[in-house]
Amino acid sequence: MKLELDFSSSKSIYLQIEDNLIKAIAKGDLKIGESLPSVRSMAEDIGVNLHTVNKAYNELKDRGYLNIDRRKGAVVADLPMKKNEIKEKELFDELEILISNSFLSGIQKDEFLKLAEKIYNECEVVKND
Amino acid sequence: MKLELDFSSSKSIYLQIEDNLIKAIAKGDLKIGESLPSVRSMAEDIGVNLHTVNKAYNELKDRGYLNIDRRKGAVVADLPMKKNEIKEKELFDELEILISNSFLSGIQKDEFLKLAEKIYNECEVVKND
Amino acid sequence: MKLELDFSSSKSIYLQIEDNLIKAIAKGDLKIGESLPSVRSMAEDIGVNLHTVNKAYNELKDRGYLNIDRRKGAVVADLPMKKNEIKEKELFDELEILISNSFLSGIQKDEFLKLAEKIYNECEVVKND
Amino acid sequence: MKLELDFSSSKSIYLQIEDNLIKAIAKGDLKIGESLPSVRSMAEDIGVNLHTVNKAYNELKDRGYLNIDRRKGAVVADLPMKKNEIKEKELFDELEILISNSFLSGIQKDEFLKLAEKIYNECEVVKND
DNA sequence: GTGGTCTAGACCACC
DNA sequence: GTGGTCTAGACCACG
Repeated sequence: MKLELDFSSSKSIYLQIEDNLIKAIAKGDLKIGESLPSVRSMAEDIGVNLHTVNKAYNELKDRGYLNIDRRKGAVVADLPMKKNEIKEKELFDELEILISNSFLSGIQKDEFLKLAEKIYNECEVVKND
Repeated sequence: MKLELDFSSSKSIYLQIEDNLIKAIAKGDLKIGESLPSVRSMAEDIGVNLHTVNKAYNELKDRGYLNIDRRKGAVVADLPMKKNEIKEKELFDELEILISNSFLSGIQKDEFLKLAEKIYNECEVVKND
Repeated sequence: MKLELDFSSSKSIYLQIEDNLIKAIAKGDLKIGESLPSVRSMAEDIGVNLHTVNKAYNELKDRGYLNIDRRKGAVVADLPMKKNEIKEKELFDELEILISNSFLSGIQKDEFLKLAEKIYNECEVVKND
Repeated sequence: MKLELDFSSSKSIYLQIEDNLIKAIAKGDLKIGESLPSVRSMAEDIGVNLHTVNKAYNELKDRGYLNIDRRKGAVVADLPMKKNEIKEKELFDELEILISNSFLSGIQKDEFLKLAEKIYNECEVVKND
């Protein structure tokens, strides 16, 4: 587990941990059923307090991405991949803001769409896992 | 100016105001040179503190989206649309996270791309403005 | 806000706080839109750390019972009262265990049902609020 | 003995085992005098540690539901069914919380009472055993 | 050794 | 003033 963290970012550390893990799960770097490092070991690994890691794990559990198994610690959940109207709305709102910013930053539509497709393709590998 | 604000969101109010304004500029609902409501009137309008609106306006000024004019107040700037490597990297990182989340939420690639294109097309109208 | 807490209970404090608040909401002692004490003041009030109260508030927020409003602090949410299959299943499982225990403790069916009805009636008052 | 266990539940395994056994006793699936599987075989069966099963058996013994017999192992006790004020208070407190949650989850009184009666009826069969 | 809970004390962003 | 985040250190229940 290599995580990319930016301690000087305005984004909180536990959210960065979540983002890293979500990307890893989506890309298949973390497979369903795979165990994550214990909160303590990951905390030591990345040099933060264990509560910070714990918060990230627990939020991911609440979102259905992890199970906290009493015997094996945190493991990647069998993903529901079921659509959720509310979640979908939130994501689309985010996308709208992201695109508005991209557009105003001079990023062309084609460039954006091509990149989005590329990222999505990297995800799709996981489904066959 | 109709703003969508969610006071129980974890996103801060001033950032929500910025998001709203950026979307409006990108979509052309706010045209270049157009004046925004005064800080005071907008604050009253949406029921928030003066400082909150002020902070949003100032951040948008710093990002080059608004000019603060002594007489006309805040007006939409002549947008540079010039590419910024750092900004671009940030946006792409955000996109990666957004897509990972979308993928894990069961949103299909085609659906995502189609929506992204639709949103982008709504933006492109402005360029001819 | 008077809370009944048992510090020697095996049930964790933050869960006891949640239970107290849920009962208060269900009974209408806390009305929709009503503000709760700040985490700090409640923590001081009941003599626990603010993080303990914070955890309770946040869990109730996640469960949809509270909104954390940036301006007003924690307020009782407009309750959805919408049925949730999963939640319902959990509650019924709990009921099954509770009744099994009651039965084996010699509590008669009629006694149990009468009490349940009485408790439920106290809740129903809220709906007309 | 088929047990329903959820290893990613926040409820500890030994308590889940107890719950399962109590339900089985209350429903008459386990009859008075009947032997339970040995600690070892049950542990193997459900894939948990010996100590875990042992703890559940011992707690049930302490609560008067099981007798630990040197030769026959754990057998279902001749149930006292005598009322215990303290226990009764605890159960009623639990019921109050359960009903508050049910009510706020949109479960109607009649639905709840009907289900409670149904569960209780399934228990009453045992009394004639 | 694992996560869960609680305390104490600190700083920060926001309103 | 509010909640949000992070640290540090402690104890406990569980498996």
